[in-house]
Amino acid sequence: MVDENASNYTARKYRTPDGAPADIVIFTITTEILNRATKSLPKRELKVLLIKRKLWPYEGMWALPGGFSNDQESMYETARRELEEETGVNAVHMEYFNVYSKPGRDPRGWIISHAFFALVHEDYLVERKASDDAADVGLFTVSELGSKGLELAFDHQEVIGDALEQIRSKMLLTSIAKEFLPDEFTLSELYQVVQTVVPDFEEANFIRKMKSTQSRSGVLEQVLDAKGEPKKSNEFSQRAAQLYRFTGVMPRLSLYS
Amino acid sequence: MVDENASNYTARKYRTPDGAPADIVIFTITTEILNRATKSLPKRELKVLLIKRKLWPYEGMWALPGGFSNDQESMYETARRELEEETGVNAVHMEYFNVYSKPGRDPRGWIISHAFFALVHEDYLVERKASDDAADVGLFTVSELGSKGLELAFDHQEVIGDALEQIRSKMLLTSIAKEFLPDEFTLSELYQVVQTVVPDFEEANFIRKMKSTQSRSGVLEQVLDAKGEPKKSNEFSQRAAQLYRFTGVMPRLSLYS
DNA sequence: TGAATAGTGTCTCTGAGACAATATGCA
DNA sequence: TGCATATTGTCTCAGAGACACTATTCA
Repeated sequence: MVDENASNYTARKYRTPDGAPADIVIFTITTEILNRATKSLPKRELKVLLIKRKLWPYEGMWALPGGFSNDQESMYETARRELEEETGVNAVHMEYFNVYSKPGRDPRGWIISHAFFALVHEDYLVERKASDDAADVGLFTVSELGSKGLELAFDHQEVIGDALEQIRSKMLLTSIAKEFLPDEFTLSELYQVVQTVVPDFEEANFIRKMKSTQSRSGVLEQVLDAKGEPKKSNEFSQRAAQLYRFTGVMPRLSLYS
Repeated sequence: MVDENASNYTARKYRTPDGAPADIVIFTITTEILNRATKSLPKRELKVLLIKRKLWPYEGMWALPGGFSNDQESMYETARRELEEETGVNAVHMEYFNVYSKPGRDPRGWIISHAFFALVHEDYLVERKASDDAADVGLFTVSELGSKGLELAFDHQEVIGDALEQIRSKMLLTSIAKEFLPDEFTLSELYQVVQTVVPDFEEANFIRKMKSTQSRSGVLEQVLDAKGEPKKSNEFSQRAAQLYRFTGVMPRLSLYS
């Protein structure tokens, strides 16, 4: 209650919240090179970063990273700050997606939590894991965290479930797949990333469909090398595969067209 | 700070928020019957309900309806309560979409606002307008509220802009069009509603495309009458038009399929 | 040679897109 | 009769879907 014009303002005598934190669901995709007879695509898994709580409440349990907002920053800035503290990186994709405010959700009092999700390349998290208190940081697969899995602090199980729903939807409707890929990638890599996030996504003629530029309205483009020739990679295969990149063009999908 | 297990918990000595309100962007589509030579489609306009503030701050200015949450309810329940107070109805579509927390956004202090949008059929709002303090309730077209239009209290201009973006996206990706339509409607009505919300949506062969049930995967279905014959309406036209309804089926749209 | 990925060939059928033409029924 | 909406006819061409087939490279 700061403003000078507030002179006539009758202060509310109601209870006010005890805190407004931001919690962050940090997703990453781990890639594990397989030792096969010939070069092959890596094994990919979608994981969530959790930290082990050191304090009451839920001491010793796994929880989402997060922290309280202060009156000098927006909730988005709070989340950015916490994300940077946790991962050391700032320039990653992060979005707000929901608020959690059910009475009793936090034993410390009336605490309204604002949930974000972030998409981080695994390279950034490797450093974090290697730092001092590595035992208190964990990467968990989505299946480990399902309804029958590990029990989490607060309502964080629900939060992660909602976050998953969000990124599954966005994976198919936007180009967030690029957050998990290098700038240039093969269509098999892209297909693998989409399937890692949305397991029941299947598309028999995926490569062919993505190549027919006419229909895809230019979401992807072929990468050319310095000589203007199509640039290829044989990182994951014997036969070299064409490299692609996202153009930034986003078609407007619609039920009605 | 209520819980008994809090015995060891060191109370935070930081400032806490001064309030957590829910604000609601109530959209409706007004329909105006035109007096043409023959029966014709009505004129439709997308409007937002605002109320004139009676108290400091921003006294006398137009603002979104809303109010403070208390510690006995979730933010969603707060919004439902406010929506019912404002419109008298409860069973309408309402969704949470964003949080507004920029420092200084409210002269009363540190106040974090949670924004919802609701889609209400105009019939419900007619009653509200006809009630006692009608002068303090207004329906404004989206263009009146653009960046050059009426100045609103708080950051409500920005909130409405974000809400618009949301419902434009959802209008094309989900079946929220049904919130503005009767249970049974003609394809021209549907097309008009979509265009009212998303002005640059155009689809030359709209009717034909919607009829080809094979591709639309059954989002819509023809309404049949008691005898099993296709049910038609001539409310807006000389030649009777087939009635349709939403089935509830929602195809999964994707960039990659 | 076989493993593992990266494609192409070929076929059928549906739908998109454009636009003209016709249907309906009432003021 | 002409208006205003609703619908069908008629093209052509692109893409979807299925599945078999070929290409590439290396251990």
